[in-house]
Amino acid sequence: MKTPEELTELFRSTGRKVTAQRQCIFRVLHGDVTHPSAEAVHAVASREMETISLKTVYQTLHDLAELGEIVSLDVGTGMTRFDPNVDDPHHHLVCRECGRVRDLVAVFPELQIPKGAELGFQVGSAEIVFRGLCPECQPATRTGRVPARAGK
Amino acid sequence: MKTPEELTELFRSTGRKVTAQRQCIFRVLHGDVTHPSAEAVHAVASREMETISLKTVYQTLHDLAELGEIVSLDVGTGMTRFDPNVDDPHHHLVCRECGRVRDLVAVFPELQIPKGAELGFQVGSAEIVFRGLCPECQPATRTGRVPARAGK
DNA sequence: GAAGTTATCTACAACGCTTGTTGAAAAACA
DNA sequence: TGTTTTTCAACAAGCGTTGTAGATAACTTC
Ligand SMILES: [Mn+2]
Ligand SMILES: [Mn+2]
Ligand SMILES: [Zn+2]
Ligand SMILES: [Zn+2]
Repeated sequence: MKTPEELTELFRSTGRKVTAQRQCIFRVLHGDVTHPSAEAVHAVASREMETISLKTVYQTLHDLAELGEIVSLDVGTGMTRFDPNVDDPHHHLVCRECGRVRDLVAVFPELQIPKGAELGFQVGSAEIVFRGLCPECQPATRTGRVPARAGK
Repeated sequence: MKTPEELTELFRSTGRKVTAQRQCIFRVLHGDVTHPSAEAVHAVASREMETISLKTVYQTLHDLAELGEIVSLDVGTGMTRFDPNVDDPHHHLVCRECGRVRDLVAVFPELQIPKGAELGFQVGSAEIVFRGLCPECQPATRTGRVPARAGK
């Protein structure tokens, strides 16, 4: 996604108003690699603006998604996750234990569907979700660390 | 998944009671290839037993999942989908328009993660979701059919 | 078979995440 | 600055799903 300054420009040029709340959300998302949920974005933004509402966060996330600056993901963790990385094509690693999501920047060009197996579907895209255990959730024997459940 | 008769046996042998409602759900699921939601199962079961409750359907689906006879899927259609096909490893085609889910019975053995790209994740499984348009939702020029939004 | 024990059933309410609605406040335009 | 238009925050409601309760039915022991 673009920088907070560029997003300010983009919002204005697409007829959207620029508010302190929105700019705060731009800053929170910029450089975030954790694929935060709306609540996670709200939690961080609240540290800067105590009164910002969750609804405003959802609204702005949807605007950004509409503009193609972020993408919303459903990886089965119960909440929609938002991904500011829209430039490199990539897939995702999801922790079964704590729900952490990380990018897997690898292309699998050989993902060809065998002829006839599409059953008439017109296939447009393929998403791969790798499930497993993140470093923090692996048994201590392997990392020496203690697993910690991530709060929301 | 097993036949309704075998499931009856399995339920009894694992200390679960067998009721008419559960056997009705066994029959509904047997041979179903649509990856129904709990509500869809309930709708079909209700045709046979008008009073069966949605809660009972959820309960039985969870029992079957616990026994490994079905698997629950989250493919981003808003509802958990249940898959009685647990024997062939396969992936899924999901219609962006109506939410239909179909099996794609193809193995992709070359799904190797580049060294170092796992970022310390201990990867256990990979699911591929192919998104596109099912035959019923494609423009008429391609199939001659009229797209229809599927009810839930 | 009948009684007693245990699990299940239905109806209802509540949950977590997300979205609709409202009047008040703020941004854009001139 | 004044006018118009959009957004904000608070509240409530929507959705799919799960918890709770007493009534009911299935399994066990006689
Ligand atoms: Mn990503
Ligand atoms: Mn399937
Ligand atoms: Zn983890
Ligand atoms: Zn379709």
